[in-house]
Amino acid sequence: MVSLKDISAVCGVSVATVSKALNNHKDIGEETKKHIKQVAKEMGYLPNSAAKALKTNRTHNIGILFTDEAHNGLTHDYFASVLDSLKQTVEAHGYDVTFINSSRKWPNRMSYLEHARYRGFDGVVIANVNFYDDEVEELAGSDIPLVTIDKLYANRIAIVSDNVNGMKDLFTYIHEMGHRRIAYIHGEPGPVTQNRLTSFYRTAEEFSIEVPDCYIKESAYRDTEGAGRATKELLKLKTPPTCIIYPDDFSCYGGINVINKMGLRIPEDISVAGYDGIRIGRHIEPQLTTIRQDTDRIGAQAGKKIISLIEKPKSTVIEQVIISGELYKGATVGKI
Amino acid sequence: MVSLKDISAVCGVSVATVSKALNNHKDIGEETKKHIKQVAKEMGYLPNSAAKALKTNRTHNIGILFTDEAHNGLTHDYFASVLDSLKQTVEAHGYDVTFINSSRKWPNRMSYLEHARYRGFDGVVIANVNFYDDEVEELAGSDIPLVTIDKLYANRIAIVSDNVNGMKDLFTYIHEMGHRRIAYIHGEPGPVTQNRLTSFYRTAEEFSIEVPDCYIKESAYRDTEGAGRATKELLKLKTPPTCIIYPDDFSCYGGINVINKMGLRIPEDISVAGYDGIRIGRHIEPQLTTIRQDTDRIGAQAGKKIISLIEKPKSTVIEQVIISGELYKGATVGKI
DNA sequence: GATAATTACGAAAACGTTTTCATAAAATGT
DNA sequence: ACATTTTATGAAAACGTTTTCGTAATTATC
Repeated sequence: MVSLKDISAVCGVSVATVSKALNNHKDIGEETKKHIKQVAKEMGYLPNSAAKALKTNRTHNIGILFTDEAHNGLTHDYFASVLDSLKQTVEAHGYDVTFINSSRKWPNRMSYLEHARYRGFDGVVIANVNFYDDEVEELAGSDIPLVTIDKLYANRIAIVSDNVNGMKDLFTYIHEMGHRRIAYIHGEPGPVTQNRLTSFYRTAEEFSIEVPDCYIKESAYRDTEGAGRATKELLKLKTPPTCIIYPDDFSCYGGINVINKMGLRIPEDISVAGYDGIRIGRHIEPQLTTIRQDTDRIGAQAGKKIISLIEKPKSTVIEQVIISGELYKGATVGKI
Repeated sequence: MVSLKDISAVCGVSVATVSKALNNHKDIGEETKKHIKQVAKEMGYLPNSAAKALKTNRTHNIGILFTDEAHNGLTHDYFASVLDSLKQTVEAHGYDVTFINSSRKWPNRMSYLEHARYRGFDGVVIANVNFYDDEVEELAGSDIPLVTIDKLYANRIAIVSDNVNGMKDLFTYIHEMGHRRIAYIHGEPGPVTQNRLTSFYRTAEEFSIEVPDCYIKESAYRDTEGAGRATKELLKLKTPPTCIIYPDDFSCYGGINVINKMGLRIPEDISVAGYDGIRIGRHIEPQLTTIRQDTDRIGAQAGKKIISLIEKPKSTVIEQVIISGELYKGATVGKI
């Protein structure tokens, strides 16, 4: 590996001069600068990120925490898309993305925070984690520049999908289609579920629709089995709902299966709606009625914010950025 | 940040001793060792990865190249699963995973190889790239420890899904179900397509089945539209096939849509089969008949191999590891 | 009890940068 | 012609480690 020293030898100048020339400092003569750059290129010089980091305390590396206890992290459509977009955004600014090791197996493993410090990440983005994990809290409570997705922490920037208006729009549309008996199978507790559920009730109230308790069920996100069971229970009620909202598109398919097996037709006999807007949903008939979360913007905003936080901490406003989703009408909610 | 120096000050020993103690060198007294470790823990000491890397030329960081020109990288079920498994494997051994920046936007961007050197990755894993990219070739031709997935390079370890036997098993099953007019819509050219296509023809020959040229179509992977068009063309033939094999599960749904729209039933009127074994395929009725690629093992093997290559380069055998898939019978291929 | 072997530790150099400060040379002003 | 400012460069320290080699003290050997 060719280093500054090698270049300095060839050019007959000091390493200091080479360093400054390559970094475009103004106190190096144009001539020398050009020459040094030329030689550096010819010799195939590459900076050493470790040395750079050691000296400057900046790594140009962003840690991302993406736990997948249920082996769900990367294969989770929503988060994979967000990560993809985040990655593109920060990479366009010269930052790299490194996963914060979430392995529980490594013997001398560090906590998330320790790991982030060890690697010297300039900033950290948290997504799709068990927010009630002590280590996550520790990380969120540290002094590392940090952006979270879909979860708020005190004095931290959060990019959140607008679950409140999303659910409201969905409900409103369903209502417009004439439905009055609307059930909601919600996901496990957490900030996302909380917002959707609250919005669900509030919107129902606005339309003066009463929602019997038995219309509200819980089934884990992306659990098709659970969604199927809940669907069965709902349909067995004396007055079953005419439309069921699911925790997400994936589990919606669990419901659809059960419905099909019972010999009911969608949307003639029963309507269903998902949440997320996963890609496949628009490619299978009938197209899913759902709220398409804007993963592109969520990821891009998270990227912009973390970089801003790193590069101009003073002028970066700590806020909660709400990204609205979009109703996709599909064909699984029918007119009544 | 507390450093070795701080600890040495507190313990009244030299930094050399502290370093050795923490790294368990045998030439430090048990007493001292214990004491130093104790103090280090109390002071919240964390090693500085940059300094370590600078000195040792080892980063414990693995670069992964995962281009997604079509915005397809992370949201690609197959590769996302492989990456997930890879990540888990290497993390369990104390390695981190960093994406090799694939942004074309960054002004002074480096080539993949340059980037890998700049970051000092101990090893690199390549997946899902445009293999004909010059930069990929450059990387593959370098001296960096490297493992590729689903693509062979000279003198490089490759983990490849067994597309030959996969296609053979799939074809055989379809044949067993009584089909004799079998069409294949294959993906864009590349090693994977090549293997499947060859295997398709060879297996057909074994069963003495002639495949008219018009039964072979091309449509990009994961392109539902294209698959739909190809399906339409196939079904318009004077003697249409009784079964269609698709590039992958995703595009299979594109075909299914068209078939449904034409008023045909699956599998009574026409059979279809995918490839990959994406999760949703088992959760939507009718369940997809497909070859489930063993992403868990592919990722794990890639992880094991790259670590082995890094840690014991001499004794690591350079080979092509073939991971067999599994026929998932589903319900989209019917008996004839 | 002298010599040899072992054990425990430290001094210092090195890894490849960046940055501060000093200084020599050139340009400018009078 | 001299003083002053500007411009271009370099020496050296520092970042936090690891590692080699030296050495003093202890233990073993005969």
